[in-house]
Amino acid sequence: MADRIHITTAIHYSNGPPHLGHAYEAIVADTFARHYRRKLGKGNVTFVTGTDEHGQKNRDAAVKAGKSPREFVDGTSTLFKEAFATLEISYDKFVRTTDDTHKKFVQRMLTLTKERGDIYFKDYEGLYCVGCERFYTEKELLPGNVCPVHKQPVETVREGNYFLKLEKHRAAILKRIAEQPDFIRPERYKNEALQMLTEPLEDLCISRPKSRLDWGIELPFDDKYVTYVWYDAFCAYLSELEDTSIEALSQVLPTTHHFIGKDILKTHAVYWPSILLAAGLPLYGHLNVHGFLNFGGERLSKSAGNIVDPMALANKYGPDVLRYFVLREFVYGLDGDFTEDRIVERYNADLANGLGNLTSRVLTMATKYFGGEITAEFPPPSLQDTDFYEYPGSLGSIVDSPPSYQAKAAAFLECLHFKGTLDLIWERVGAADHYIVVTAPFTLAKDQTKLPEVAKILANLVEGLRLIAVELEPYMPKTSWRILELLNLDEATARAPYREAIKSGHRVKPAIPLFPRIEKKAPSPVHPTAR
RNA sequence: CGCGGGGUGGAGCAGUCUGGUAGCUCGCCGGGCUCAUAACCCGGAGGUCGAAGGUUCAAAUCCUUCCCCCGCAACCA
Repeated sequence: MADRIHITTAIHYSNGPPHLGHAYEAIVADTFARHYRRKLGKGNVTFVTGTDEHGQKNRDAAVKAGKSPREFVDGTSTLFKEAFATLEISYDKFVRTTDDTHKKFVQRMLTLTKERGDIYFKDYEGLYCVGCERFYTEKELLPGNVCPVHKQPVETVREGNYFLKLEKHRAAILKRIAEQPDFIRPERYKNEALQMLTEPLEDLCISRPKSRLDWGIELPFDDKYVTYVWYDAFCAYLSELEDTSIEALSQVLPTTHHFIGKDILKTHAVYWPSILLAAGLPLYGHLNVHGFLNFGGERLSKSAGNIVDPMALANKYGPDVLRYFVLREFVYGLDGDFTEDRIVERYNADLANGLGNLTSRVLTMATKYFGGEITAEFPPPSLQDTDFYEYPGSLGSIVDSPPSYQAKAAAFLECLHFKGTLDLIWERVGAADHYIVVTAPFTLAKDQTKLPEVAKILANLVEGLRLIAVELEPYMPKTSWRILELLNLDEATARAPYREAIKSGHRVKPAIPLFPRIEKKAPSPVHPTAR
């Protein structure tokens, strides 16, 4: 199997500041990346994100803001970097498509592809709206060939452009989808992609004449044109890797996981594979497609004024809370409905009352009864019915041994079922709470002779808490680390196998509230324009 | 007949591919506990899984038809 992995988010179009959807995608990809860094080692994971800075829309947005395109995209890309820093997005490379390295790579790809014969020039005649600065197909226009935006008749314009052959690659893409069932996932999107590939494809126009648009990367073989933004943007997935030789890319691509939203399925399921094949490169490994996050049942949109600022949420509740919420609440691939009330609900139920409270009660007992010291022989030789993980009967569904629990958690994550892993982890939180009630160390502690037993129970709980924290790391890195800190474990021992991290004589720290409960009072909305 | 997604206890959602006692969170009712962040544990009420028909020993799950809601409709981020 692949011993390395390359992960990307979409390269975010930078005509506006990041919103919750961008944050969601980044969080998902980051969680995935963090998991694989643990599994394969840091050096074997590359995680790329960035901003897509060329193209008409960016130029328009710049003009509107009264700035030069360059100034404008500098601003937006900074906003993205700041947001990702706040959200603990651990990317290795942040590619800006205006970077020099990137430009050179795009031009290399174009030259290579042209030499291989898949790019050609032709005159194109189409219906062009001057107001929109774009071509329309007849189907898009109102009766009488009138532009739906400007309500003006469009003109027939003849323009020469460069095209990429698509149809010749369609069969290869279909074959790949057929041979690798999880090539595009979840399955609903695979089916949709198949639908897109049932009919012959029209070639893709990959150039824009500078007379119409000059904000882009110049074609290496014709200085009167710039490169179509999408072609440009796709290349960002690879352009700033350490080694971008054909040989290296041929190794990297099959291990590549792209994370994208469902809105750009077509470009990634049809155009991008064609671009790769046309350049003589192998296809990527997986296309992971997520749904949209709606707000109060409505699609997030600028016009509706309900754009949710992820920074405000992260600052208000903490980055891990936002990460936790989107990963636990939403099923990957489906649309989700987002409201701040739901965050507060989840926060109180799972984080304050669940994980935070568990941490408190365990550490408080350890402090109160033993001054924080783990006095039990650890690992306990045979705890039998007082063992947290092997406690029989009354723990009900909690029957997994730690190795199987960890394997399951990993399996869920690897098939993008993030919610599944978190459900699993919180099952352990519940099991620990139950264990405390059943074993009642607080009662036993009143009897001096029972203290050794209390010590065992606490040792088990501390170990359980440690496993919870470790498994949580990809999802809530900061929280994981805070708990391990409280358990007084350094990075090396924190991840030791079951029962090998904590020794007799180890001291844990006194409890502090990790997630103070949020009282019912309606929190002030962080999105001022939303109702 | 454009394509796709959805309709599951009061609310929000899993489960449907690989049929086999309907599950989670919140809320509600009753009990327990006191280590803990007025938290935690146990028990309970509440659903003919949008409708109808079919396949099957067995259907939320497979098939058919219908109703309702929502996105997307192709160089659009």
